[in-house]
Amino acid sequence: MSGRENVTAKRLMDACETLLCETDTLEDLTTRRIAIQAEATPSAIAYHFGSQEELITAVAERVYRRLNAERLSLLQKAVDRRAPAPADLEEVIAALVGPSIRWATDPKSSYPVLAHFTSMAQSHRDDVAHYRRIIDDVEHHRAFIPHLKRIAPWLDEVDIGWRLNCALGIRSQVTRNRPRTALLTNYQLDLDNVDLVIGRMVEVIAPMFRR
Amino acid sequence: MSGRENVTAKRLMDACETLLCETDTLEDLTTRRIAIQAEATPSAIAYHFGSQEELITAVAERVYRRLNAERLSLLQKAVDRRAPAPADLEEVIAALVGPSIRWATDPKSSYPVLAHFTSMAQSHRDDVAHYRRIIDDVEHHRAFIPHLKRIAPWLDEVDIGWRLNCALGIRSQVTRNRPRTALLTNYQLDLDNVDLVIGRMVEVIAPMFRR
DNA sequence: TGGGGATTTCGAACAGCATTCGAAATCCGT
DNA sequence: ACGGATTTCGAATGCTGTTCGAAATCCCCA
Repeated sequence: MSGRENVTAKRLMDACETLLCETDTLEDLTTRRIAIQAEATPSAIAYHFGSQEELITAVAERVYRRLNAERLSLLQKAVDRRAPAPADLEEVIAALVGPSIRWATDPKSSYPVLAHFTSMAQSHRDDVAHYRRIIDDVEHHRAFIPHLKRIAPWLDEVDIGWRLNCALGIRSQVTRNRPRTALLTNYQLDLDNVDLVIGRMVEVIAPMFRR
Repeated sequence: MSGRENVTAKRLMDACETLLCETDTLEDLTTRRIAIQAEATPSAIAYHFGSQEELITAVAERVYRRLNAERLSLLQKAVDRRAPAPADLEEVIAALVGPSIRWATDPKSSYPVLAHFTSMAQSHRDDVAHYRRIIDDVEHHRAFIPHLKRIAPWLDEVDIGWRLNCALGIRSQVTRNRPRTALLTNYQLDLDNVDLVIGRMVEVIAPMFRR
């Protein structure tokens, strides 16, 4: 069971990812619809993944990995550019929030998968352990801590972690609460202008790490 | 239809609120369970509210109103204390984030209702209009804008709105992603210490509104 | 090339869900 | 005490995710 190199298993994941991007509401994503899109049967989902939930989790994990890779690559670039001196603060922040902003704006990206997944994980937080592995997969976020610490050595690790967490909150708000963001800024900010939004975020987050 | 002064309608709302606070996962909240708790039948939900979703929405709106009242009352107090001079920035921020933090920490509060509701609204965002009335009910958040503008007159309204939005993002992160917050701060922050957490938030948000 | 055990697919069935609807019951002003 | 409006109820409908045994397929080895 749960062979991921199987052909139909992969087709199920692809179908699930496609549907997760297409449908607005999670409850329209039924096992039967996924099965039809993948030219399989609902039983195949149970056989390969155990349940629909675990299929979605597997898909989310796959997408999440892509996003993380992009994020960490940007961080590495920022670090390398100034090494051995500390990285540029604004560049590090842009690496932290940039990919999410870009994905959330790009209609062709699989960002909706992550949006749906996190909201699903919020609703079904019984088997917490399984979800947290992905959602609280803060390992790659932790990668930012040492570099931020070099930039702001007067802050201790708790301070850095706290500020990092706050930055993530701002990122979530902008990517997942677009209408609210638009409304509060009186629709006078072009939220589709990725660089402008990232700049605005840097402008707010950077001071947290300055004296 | 949809009479809210009816006895069983009120009992249904109370039962729903109770269950929303008790159950961890939203899918355990079924019409039958609500009906049983309210000593009624599932049909009663349809009759009085139209659907389970609308019942939950009504309950959330009721809870939301209580939270808003607390928030605006604190804002008013902060304003009155310094009037006619501009209010104290840190006090205004504490009014903005304090009630949520307090509710999220208090196990007897109805905060879980709001957590469940917002995550439900994220999953079912087809009839956007109905949800936004509550979620993007930014009217009461807008109330903070003129006071923040007086405190930081060098910022234009868009800047203020943007920063306010960022502050709300930080608040959501802390109240709704506790495990992540705990992990990033290495479990060295007592997240049950309300005043300490509010202080930490003020410490991060206040600089956004300073020169 | 053919046989046979393991892997994979399928279809039918099950329990649970939200919601609908017509009939019963209750309420309440006259 | 009557009678229309409001409210409650129970059965039925169509959907859901999942289970399970049987069929089909694959693939290694003789």
